[in-house]
Amino acid sequence: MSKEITARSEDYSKWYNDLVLKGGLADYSAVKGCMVIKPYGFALWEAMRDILDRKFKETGHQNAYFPLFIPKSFLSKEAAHVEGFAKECAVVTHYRLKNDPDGGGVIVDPEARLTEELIVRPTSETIIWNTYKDWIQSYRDLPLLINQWANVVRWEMRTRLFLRTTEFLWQEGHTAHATAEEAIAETEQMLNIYADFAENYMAVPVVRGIKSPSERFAGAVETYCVEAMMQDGKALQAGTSHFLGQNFAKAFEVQFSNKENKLDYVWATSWGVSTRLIGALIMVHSDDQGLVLPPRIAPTQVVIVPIYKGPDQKAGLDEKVNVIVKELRKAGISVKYDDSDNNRPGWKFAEYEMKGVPVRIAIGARDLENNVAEVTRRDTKEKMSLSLDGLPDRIQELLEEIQLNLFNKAKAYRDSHITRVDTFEEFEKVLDEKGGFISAHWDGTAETEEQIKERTKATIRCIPLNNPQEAGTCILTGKPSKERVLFARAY
RNA sequence: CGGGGCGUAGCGUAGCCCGGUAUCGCGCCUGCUUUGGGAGCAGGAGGUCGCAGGUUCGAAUCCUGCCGCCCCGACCA
Repeated sequence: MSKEITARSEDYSKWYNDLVLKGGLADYSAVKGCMVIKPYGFALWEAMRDILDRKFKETGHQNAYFPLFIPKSFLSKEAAHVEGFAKECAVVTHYRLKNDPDGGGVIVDPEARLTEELIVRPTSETIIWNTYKDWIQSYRDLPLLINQWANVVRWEMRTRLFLRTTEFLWQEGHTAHATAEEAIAETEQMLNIYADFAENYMAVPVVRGIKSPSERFAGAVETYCVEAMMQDGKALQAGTSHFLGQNFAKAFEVQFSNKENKLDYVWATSWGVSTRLIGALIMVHSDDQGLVLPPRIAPTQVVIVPIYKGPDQKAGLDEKVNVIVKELRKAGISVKYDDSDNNRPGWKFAEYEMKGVPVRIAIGARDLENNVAEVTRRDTKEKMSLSLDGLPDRIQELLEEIQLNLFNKAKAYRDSHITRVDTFEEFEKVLDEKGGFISAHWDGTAETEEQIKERTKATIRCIPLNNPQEAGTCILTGKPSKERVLFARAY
């Protein structure tokens, strides 16, 4: 009623905004381009964070925290890096306010100007490498494997809830290694963690690949990425892992003595995923009724809605449901028993559908008599009457089925939206009529890439890892090409 | 920064052209009845009509200026 969602077919981006706002994930804030992440949305982020954090620690990384502010001079030490970020940095110039002598509130105290301005971090390579200089002297100090969970600010021209906000939350890993081989192995390891997380937890299939030089991270030698496909046929970068070579080590003079007692610059990586993943999650699985969340990261996996007339029936239900709740929790399932009397069952059904809770159990007096419950899965909306005996086991299986089904469905969609084309006419046609990834030959030059982007708004999303080598000709220039790359319009 | 749209109660809106102190729905509060797909009835509370000027006896409405936000694009994770 008051929470109707725009259909995807009608207006995809309106649908997306409706889900974020009406699903209770986030709100617009008083600050342009910045959002308030509401408890339900933050719970999703926490679930993602917990899983990733565990994986980082399992692979030897430690968490640390570096300052929000970066001296302006640090940014300019790595040429490509400053080039990439300068246009979108927030700058702190003063450190004090004072009462406006003319009356109206407070003003910036002109006498409190900083001698060197501070940049609000758009990413932390510079402040971290400036610190690493003091931490690394010897090969014995390596590898240095650090991650930080933080907020960063990028002053983008146009923002979208979760997908691109001025301030966003992310994690950024920054590692230092004695050899290039080891750093590259680290870069690939982290990419694989991202891919594993996307596919096995978020149920979002991804293509692993490397970026073309023009899409590379500012300051990187090689950028690896995982690319996902949304339901509207647009691609979304779901995570990046960069091999930074010795660029930052040289810029910040981070040298170490190797086993041969020779000074060398260290080899670096950085890798990150952000709250943008929540946007991906929404756009991959959800439908016109609301969010659809994969069980492995759903804040609430099971909701139980009691149906009763009068306090006597309620008491009888409570007794039985409390046992079920306990059993489900023992099985590691997060469950909410919504016995609030504020809303009626129909309202609750609609609400939890909107919020994407994977499994709903409705149970009333009639069910108790028959020793069953009505179980409904969010992904297919299939309803089934299940015996209360052995219910927790069955629910557990069901959650796994849902997880798998979501992934398979997303993968089938994604796979059916990878189209091989060999001419530019075909390329444009597929892009406009079907969308998705387009696998096509490219002559390898930035100029061609740029021209294709200008003419079609499609960019090279990645050159897939283990890409089959295949002789062909560039769709735009007809020059020879040795492999196909994936193009798409992207978020 | 270009293009479009919008600012009226917590949310969504009508009224504006043609000036007379604000409509309806949701939500909220109280009570009763309800509870298997977004409940019903009765009563009630809640508004600087984005801001500032101007015109007028009188402005949500007309005029001028400003501000803010959203959407689409260019830029980007």
